[in-house]
Amino acid sequence: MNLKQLSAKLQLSQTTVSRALNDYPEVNEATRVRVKRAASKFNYQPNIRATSLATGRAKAIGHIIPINSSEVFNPIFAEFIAGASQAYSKRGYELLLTTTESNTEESVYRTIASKGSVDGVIVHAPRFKDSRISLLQELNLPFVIHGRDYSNTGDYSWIDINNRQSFYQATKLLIDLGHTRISLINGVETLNFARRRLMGFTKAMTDAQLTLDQNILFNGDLTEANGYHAATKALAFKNPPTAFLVSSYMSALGVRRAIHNANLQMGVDVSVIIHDDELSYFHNTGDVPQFTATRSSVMEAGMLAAEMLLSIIDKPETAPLTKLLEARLTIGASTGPNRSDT
Amino acid sequence: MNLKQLSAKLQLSQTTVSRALNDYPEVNEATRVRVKRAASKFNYQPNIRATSLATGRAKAIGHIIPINSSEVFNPIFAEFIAGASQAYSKRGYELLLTTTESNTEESVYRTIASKGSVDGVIVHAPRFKDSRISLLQELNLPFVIHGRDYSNTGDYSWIDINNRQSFYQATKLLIDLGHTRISLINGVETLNFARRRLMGFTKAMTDAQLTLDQNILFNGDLTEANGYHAATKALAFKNPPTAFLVSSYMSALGVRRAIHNANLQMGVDVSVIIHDDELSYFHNTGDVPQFTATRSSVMEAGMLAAEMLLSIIDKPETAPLTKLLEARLTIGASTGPNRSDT
DNA sequence: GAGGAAATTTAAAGCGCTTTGGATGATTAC
DNA sequence: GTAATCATCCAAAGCGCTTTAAATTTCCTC
Repeated sequence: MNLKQLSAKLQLSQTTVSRALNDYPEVNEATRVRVKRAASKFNYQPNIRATSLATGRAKAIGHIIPINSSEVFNPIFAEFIAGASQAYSKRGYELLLTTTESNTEESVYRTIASKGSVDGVIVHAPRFKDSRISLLQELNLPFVIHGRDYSNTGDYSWIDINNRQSFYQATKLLIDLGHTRISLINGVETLNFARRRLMGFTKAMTDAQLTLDQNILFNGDLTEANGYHAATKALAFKNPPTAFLVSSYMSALGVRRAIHNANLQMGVDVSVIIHDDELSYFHNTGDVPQFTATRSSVMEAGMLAAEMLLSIIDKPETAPLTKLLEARLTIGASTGPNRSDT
Repeated sequence: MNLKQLSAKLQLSQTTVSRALNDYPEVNEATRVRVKRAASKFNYQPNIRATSLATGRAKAIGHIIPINSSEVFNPIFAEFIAGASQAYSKRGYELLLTTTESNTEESVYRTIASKGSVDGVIVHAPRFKDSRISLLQELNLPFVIHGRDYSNTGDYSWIDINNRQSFYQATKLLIDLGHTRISLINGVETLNFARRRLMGFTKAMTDAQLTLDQNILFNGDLTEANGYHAATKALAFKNPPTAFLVSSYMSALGVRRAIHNANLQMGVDVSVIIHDDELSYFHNTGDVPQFTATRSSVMEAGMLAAEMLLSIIDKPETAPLTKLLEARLTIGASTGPNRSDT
């Protein structure tokens, strides 16, 4: 059923039917009711391709997921996208998902822009100095970044958590518990969030006049395996850390495994604080959660990011919008006072 | 830059330019070269909405992800989709992602069909008796199911792993190792894969004349937390299981936690076999992998499913296509002979 | 070198929608 | 009673592409 057929059935022009359905004022209320009733009776849905061709708006948002050979598909992206998706459906937008390897990234953005398949994009996993920002500005495609560029605080919209502050607080808690040798198991170092977390960590350490030991600072994809390897290596030192600060629940599961393998008890012999993105499959819940954590729902961030982007598309003059989310520090079972002799 | 402008620049008709770009035969080779060169020079990309309006093909595939209040976003879906996405980009298709709660599911499918936003869909997480199959047949929308309907083996395309066989083999291995009390930690029972795995498990048990204890058969979302709770409960029985068969790596991490908490050693006191979807964030690798597992890459399944669907769209007469993937049983460190007295 | 076939190109219609620029009555104002 | 105003409705153009039908050019053949 298309517009033409529907309007034939109603003995009305396409114009009137279209206007009735889109709530334009210049149509009699009685006919509007009649039209809407017929539309739902015949389950008429305007063809979105035709609509978007006529209006020039794609009614779709693009998410371009970077995929390295190593980091394949981060569950954190997935959850963020699930959040965004809900915001889109509410507003009648579609979500276009593209994966890309880093070497083809720029051309993917260019293609998407010139094909006109989306009205805007969400940028995932911003790097230290991210060329995508200027690219998108050049392409004149509205966007919101999940995270920020580290070097460029300029004119663009973003949503981010306060990584620095969270990791500062978490580190300070560990220090207050008497820990002095703290291992940081962080994300890939080129990523912006990892830099900011390192900054918060470093600040707390130097504030307390503790020195950093590069040997127990780790960077890598936030997988279980990487967490395990890093923690195993750290614990094997003659002077092992008494505490770990871990950038994700997933790598923390690997850290937990390493601690158990070393015949140590988490929360007693070794303390652990994680950043908890509140992934639905790895949620750190319970009266006393397993891990002490800085928490922030990445799904909610996805929803907010989507809403921001849609509002920018509606009213470009309001851009840039920014939003900084604070993580909540929650005490769980994985932290305790330093019991080592040192 | 659009077709009109491009053809004006080339002093050719839109027809010829369009044909040149789409490799139609009725255009002089020299002009084709000239056109293509100009197209790439001006970075011309046909507007996909216009193209699809003209051709009647959306050049997009829909993935509709069911989201319960409990199960939010399964990393397995994510990885499957990442695989599919690669197949789509190769063929110039877009991937449309929609999330839906189960109560609005049917209307989401209907809407997608009548809006004409996609040429086909992939159906995720088929249930025991899944109404989506007949719905999609009625809507005349090509589809491929990741999994199968349990009750309906009829006329539709699917790709699935041999769940029954895998779990039969895994169970048999445990039995051969002397285990008689085996706990099954499975997915949500309405889902087809969980049924089939249960069947394989049951067959191996009854073949060996062992009785099933309903108290140590668990169903639920395949989260870490659920794995932990199930295993903790099972191990608390007066007569605890000596082995676990676990439907995912993620819940197995919870099982591992429960085993440690009970002061038992995995692979020595308690054996564990998992099904490993080879998720990139939770890959069970190494010379001797942590877990003994039945393995099958869900990302590869996504890629294959996508290719199947595209081929069905190209040549509808070849449907239905089906593909059964065998999982590989790999011995890891989590299994050993039964050492209990029973 | 004329006739016909083959190769190459083009004009124009059409995909399903929105939107501009009228039309057509009905209503109001004087 | 006529002009001006409103409320409704409609015909037709246009979004950017593909494709049909037709025109033009080139190439053979004898």
